[in-house]
Amino acid sequence: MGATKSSVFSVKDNRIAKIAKALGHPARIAILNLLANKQACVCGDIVDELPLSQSTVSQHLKELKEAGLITGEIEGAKVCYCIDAKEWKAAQAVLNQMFETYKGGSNCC
Amino acid sequence: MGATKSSVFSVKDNRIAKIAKALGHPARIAILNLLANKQACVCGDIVDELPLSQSTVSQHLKELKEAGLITGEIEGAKVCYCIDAKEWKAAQAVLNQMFETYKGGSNCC
DNA sequence: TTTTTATAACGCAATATTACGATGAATTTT
DNA sequence: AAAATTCATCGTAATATTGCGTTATAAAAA
Repeated sequence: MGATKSSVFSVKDNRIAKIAKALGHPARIAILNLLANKQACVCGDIVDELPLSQSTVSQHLKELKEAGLITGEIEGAKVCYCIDAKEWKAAQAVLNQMFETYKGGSNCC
Repeated sequence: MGATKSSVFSVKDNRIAKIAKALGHPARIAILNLLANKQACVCGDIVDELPLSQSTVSQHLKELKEAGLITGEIEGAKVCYCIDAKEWKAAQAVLNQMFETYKGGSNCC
């Protein structure tokens, strides 16, 4: 095997996992930090800021885009990446909701 | 390659990524839901609840444990898994902090 | 038009992950 | 003590991810 049995879990669990997975690499966290803090939503500047090759950065951007967390708009020869505000908040909400299902009761061990 | 260049990123980014990575699989989300909702903090019951083999579930539990999100106490022949309340809240806080660095300004595209 | 710049896409190599059956160690149960 | 339970670990197979060099494409600059 090696492939995740997605179909066996709930849509919600898959959604949460998908978002978390996209956040599960330090390079992508670094990229999101740049996009979040930067006044501009850079693009190739990201490559300059990170110690990774252009192709590697491009791939991480692709994954963030596929997870819906960012968007990329073509501007001439450049591409402008931005955090997708709507999806960003939705992701935060979904994760928080997950965390909140645990009402730290001492119902345990 | 194939190995993540962890040393190249900040401790914080690595920490966020580690937590997110642990949450990046639907089976682990399902397990956490069980632990969060369940009155008891089950163990082998998890295997009964999920359509995965015992060894696979055991491995997911191991990863959640390594990420610090849960603890496992041996109780005779059984093992009792629980959400680690402290780490759980810390994880939530770290992720929220990450999300909050983006002040949805329309500084973009 | 040629050249430069900016990105995406392709393909490869190294690792990592997912999943499972089988085995093993500890613990109850009989 | 023998058998059954409970769980971790090992080994293996399939697939995914990470990272990079290289190539392809498109726009801007010369």
